[in-house]
Amino acid sequence: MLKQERQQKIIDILNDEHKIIASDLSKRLSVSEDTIRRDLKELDSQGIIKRVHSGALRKGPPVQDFSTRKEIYNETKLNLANKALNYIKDEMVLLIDGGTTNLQLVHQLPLSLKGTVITNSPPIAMAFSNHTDIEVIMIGGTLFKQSMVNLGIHTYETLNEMRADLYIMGIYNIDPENGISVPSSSEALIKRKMTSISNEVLGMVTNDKLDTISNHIVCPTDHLTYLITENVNPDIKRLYEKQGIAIND
Amino acid sequence: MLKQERQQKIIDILNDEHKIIASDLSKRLSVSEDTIRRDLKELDSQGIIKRVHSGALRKGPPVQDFSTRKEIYNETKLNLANKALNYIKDEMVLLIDGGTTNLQLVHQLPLSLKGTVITNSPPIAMAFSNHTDIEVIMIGGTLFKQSMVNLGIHTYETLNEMRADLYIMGIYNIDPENGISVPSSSEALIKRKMTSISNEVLGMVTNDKLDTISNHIVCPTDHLTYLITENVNPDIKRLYEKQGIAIND
DNA sequence: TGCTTTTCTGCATGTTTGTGCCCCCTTGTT
DNA sequence: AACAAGGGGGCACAAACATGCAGAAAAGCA
Repeated sequence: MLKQERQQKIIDILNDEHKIIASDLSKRLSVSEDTIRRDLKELDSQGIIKRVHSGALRKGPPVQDFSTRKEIYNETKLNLANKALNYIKDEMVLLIDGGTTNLQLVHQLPLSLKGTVITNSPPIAMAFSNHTDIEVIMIGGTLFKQSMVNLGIHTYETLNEMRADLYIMGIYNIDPENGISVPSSSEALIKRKMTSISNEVLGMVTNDKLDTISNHIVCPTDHLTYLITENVNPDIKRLYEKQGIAIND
Repeated sequence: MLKQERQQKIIDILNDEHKIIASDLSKRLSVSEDTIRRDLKELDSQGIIKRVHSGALRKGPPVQDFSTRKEIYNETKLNLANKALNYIKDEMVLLIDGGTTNLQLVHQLPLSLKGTVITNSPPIAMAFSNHTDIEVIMIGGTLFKQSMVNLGIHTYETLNEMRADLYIMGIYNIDPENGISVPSSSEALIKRKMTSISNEVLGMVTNDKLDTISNHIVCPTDHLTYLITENVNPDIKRLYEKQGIAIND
């Protein structure tokens, strides 16, 4: 694995998990702790992360702290969310999984929106507390604290009984050839299931993730109905269009 | 747990509770009192907190924060939570439903606690995000936004498959003659079910609720194994004791 | 393709940091 | 004044770290 690639991976992990421990990273990325330390040192000097003894912290507040939710604000994600709003109509049955991008989207939804939301993510569910005309159905399971979603056999089986109009998928990694991938197998399983019970699937990605892969493949990109992003490299855009995926609105 | 992370947590706790006792922090964060003292000393020298004998105080007014946190905090509830801690041991299967008192209790649980937690409340589930040795199982259902718990037939049926050692019940109303009651029938149903699948039941109530009734009866008071409260009117206490309920620790 | 230069990585070394424990002094309480 | 609880400082140990070095991998170049 290239150094640059590895460092991008570290940033991605840190975006999801708000803290990382050098020794853990060493195992996850299969390099020595020395290398990880050098990476962290470098990323810190670039001001991207905050280096601390035994690991590093993300700059900015943790995501799961709900009271600080305003601060997960991010210009790009906000733009994506606003584009996605066009596909969400009253009386839909929405299936929404976890991730900060999805959380951002939910916060942009009009309070007057009517419909049903199915989710396996406690933070997403709570974000609807003020939407009086939305019925929220939570899918239970074993809480996967890293990304704050419920997973496991129970989640899978409950999903079997459900159908949705639109699945709003939180995407970690996507690549035109290999498809959508995530770092954990149990998450991949649930996402795949969610895709299969939904009529349409909508994904949002920042352009820097448009050609990244992770360990576990969820599905090919052509399972997506909509892929929302911005400032796409034309080459990559062409690759996606070859698969019949309309990029952007 | 990283040092920086721990210190941030101390600051957060202090924002909620305006004063902290070193020995309490030691238990909650599962580190020695020496370490806590060093943390407090450090934070004080940075001017972030005010160190005092046996603990620390918040400097200045609380950070403005619209969240429900401040509403949660309450001296009495904190005391109740601390008493309840005595009944919670490692390796237990805990069943916890919603309510601010329960949330308060969860915040007091030592980070090193091991075991399993079953809950139908998203905020309770999320409150365990830092407890690395606790497996959280969320029970799904229809989100009842008023009290942020999942309810309904799906919740009921999932509970059928579960067993717990101790059920920590959030109590709205209790009365020695009429028993425990809540304002909604679906909540009553679920609470009753939870009682039936648990070996022991623990309730916490502030003394002003000790003789109040609501529309829907959950169960008689003698379904409780422990009832924790404080400053009880002796007359009322006698009424409870007549039913075989030990009041206070 | 083959060669050189540069960058990157893992290991070995000695150093620093973080934490718990202990002793003994200080503070607050009764 | 007596006594318990809290606190300072030193010690010890483990984990994390910086550094130098040598071999491997990548990049540049002919």
